[in-house]
Amino acid sequence: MKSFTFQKNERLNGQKEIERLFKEGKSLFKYPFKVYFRTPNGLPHSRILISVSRRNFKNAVDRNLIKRRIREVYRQGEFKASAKNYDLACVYIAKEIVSYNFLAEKLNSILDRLE
RNA sequence: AAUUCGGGUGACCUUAUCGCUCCUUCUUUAUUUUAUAAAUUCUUUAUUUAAUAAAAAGGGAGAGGAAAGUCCGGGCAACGCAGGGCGCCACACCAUCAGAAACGAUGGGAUUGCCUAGGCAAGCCAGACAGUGCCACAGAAAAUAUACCGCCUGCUAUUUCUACGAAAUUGGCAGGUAAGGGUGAAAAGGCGGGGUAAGAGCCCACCGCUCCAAGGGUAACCAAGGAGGCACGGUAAACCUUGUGGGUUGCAAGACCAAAUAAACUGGUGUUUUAGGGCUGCUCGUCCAAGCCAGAGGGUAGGUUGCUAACUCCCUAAUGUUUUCAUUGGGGAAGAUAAAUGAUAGGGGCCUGAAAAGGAACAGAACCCGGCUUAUGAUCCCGAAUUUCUU
Repeated sequence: MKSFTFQKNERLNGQKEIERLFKEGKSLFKYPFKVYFRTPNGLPHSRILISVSRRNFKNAVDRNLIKRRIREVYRQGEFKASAKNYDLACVYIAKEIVSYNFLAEKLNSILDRLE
């Protein structure tokens, strides 16, 4: 049974964890994302962090919309269901808001390359 | 009627699927705990009480009028504080109203700007005879005025003539002059007349200015009228002076719990095998002590709390009352933390359009409340301007 939940422990938080990911992790770039990843993270599941730069989107409303869409794509995607233990940081690079379907296609193709 | 501008109003509804945060009900599990009973011997088991955590299921709630800017004020918190002085910061026309308070609201006055000339708009509206400073460039001169050009007078040189004199041209020297030119943001009251060698408030009229002031107004302030020939540049967002007010820092405040690690501390150990050193050359003893074990304290990561209460708002009932409004009772109003309040797909209303189709602003709580400022599509209301039509 596939689970679409997105619990608190599936989010990456804590200053040390994040610093370690950006310092030691590898990165992949594919428009409109830059993904940092690190494995294994010592947990039975993956964790993710979503970042949208304030430089590109001045209004908090726009940043919230993009973060919510990315989160939905991740939540419903195949990657989360597969029992991998990656730490991910998904940084949104583009300077305009793109549709949900476009986001879904791109993000899933990136996550496929991780395997 | 249309368009534009200004002010207010306003802040779409709904279905399905999958999710997030908080609260709550119930069930199960785990841990701790209360009581009882039994076995056994000082623990175990069973039932039971309560608490906490996790999981499953059901129910409920879940962004704004500005949540924004962080410009004011207050609550709250920590630190500081006998009293006084200096300094620093903020504010500065008047009245009324509301308020816990403030730079709030309404109306008025003065100033400045604009034009249809009696309205509209604006805000760094205490003081420039308390003092010190500054005023670029240009210009002769920028504040105890000043003479570049010009104007006028005298002397002198020169020229001409009707020749011991007169007139004129061009120079020089001495003096008068702020009318005119030119510079500038600003040139020492303006403009007209008289006057004068030429000029000058030197004199006069009008305007302005200064002083006095009937009277009006709660007040700011306005002001009939009178007097004075006139002394007075700007800058206080330069320092400064006067008056009033102000402790400092903000929830990343503060309180509590508390891994790992390092150093210091306390206790033990420190041996017939286990460092090393002092008393002492050796042995014993004793003291110090590396190391090891345990502990306590402060406290980092992390977590809990502060935290959603009310001087607020909405709904509702009762009483008083002229609708308004006031008082009291009841109910309701997010609480996240690398930060939830959503994503996707459809349907319906609204606007544009013949239809197809397209459009819907500004914008996301971060301790709370009040005010201010700024942003804002459609609808509706009010006001102003312009254009067109009708009468």
